[in-house]
Amino acid sequence: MIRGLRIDPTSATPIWSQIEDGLRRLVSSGALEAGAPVPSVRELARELRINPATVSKAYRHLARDGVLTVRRGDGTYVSDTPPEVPAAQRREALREAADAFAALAATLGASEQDTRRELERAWKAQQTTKKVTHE
Amino acid sequence: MIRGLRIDPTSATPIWSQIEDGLRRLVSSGALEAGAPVPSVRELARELRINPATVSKAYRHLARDGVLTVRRGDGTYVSDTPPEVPAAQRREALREAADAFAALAATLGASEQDTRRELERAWKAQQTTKKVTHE
DNA sequence: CCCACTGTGTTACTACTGTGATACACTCCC
DNA sequence: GGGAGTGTATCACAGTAGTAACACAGTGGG
Repeated sequence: MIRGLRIDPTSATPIWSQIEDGLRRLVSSGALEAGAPVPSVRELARELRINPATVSKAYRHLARDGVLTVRRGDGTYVSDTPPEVPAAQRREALREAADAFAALAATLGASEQDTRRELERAWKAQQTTKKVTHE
Repeated sequence: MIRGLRIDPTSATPIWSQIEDGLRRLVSSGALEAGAPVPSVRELARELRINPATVSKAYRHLARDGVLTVRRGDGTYVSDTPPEVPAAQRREALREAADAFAALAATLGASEQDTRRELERAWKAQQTTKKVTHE
């Protein structure tokens, strides 16, 4: 249902944290517009094969940060005015992600050329999935 | 002391897991040679402002996987023959990392050019840090 | 020689957190 | 008002990490 939200249940990172990160990205990227409904805790829980309470925890975290608006008994929605991430902070996030990716690639023994090529492939693959909006 | 091992105590990812990942990379990248001693649990714990038992847990995990050799009462060392990761698996890991990086960059609103440039910068920065081996 | 000392990793014990199953509370709509 | 949807609280169990005490290996002074 919700596109671009991938969870790794084997990861040591808590599931609720993965959900929080993923949803935060979807909102800040505009994939989820202001006021748009997000999946119900049960629906997302069923889709990800996890527990509703776990999804609820992620939603509560995001609500506390003003990203989502939880209406008990009704549903959960993207806030009307989701907090903007400052450009400097986004730049920093990109920087850190690039550092991490480069470090990983290097330890995997990949050359700079390999790494760059892999990034290009990933970028293209992403563009194509963007157009396919159904599951 | 040990270079290139960064821990984020605020991350939801368990500390022992962060240590494990970091050390695994340092070994597979050659930054820590076979047979080389790694910091004692107390030393690394003090350095990272965490608990010796937490470091011990990471060491035990790595010992179970043949990356480290623990000699109780003596110390912990990189295995004489650290396990090699199959090429196919490394390629898959690189692929997944590239996907994740591209996805993050896109949601941050970065252009492909920005992303590529950031990767180049990160790659260069990494090469330089490699030469600085002291604390 | 041997035993205390110092360094090593490890094991309870504890408090807290993550996750699942279940039951509860709220809102909408017919 | 009842039913079907929503989010949430409660309980149980496993995992994380801190504190403190434990067990092992090497070393040096008696």
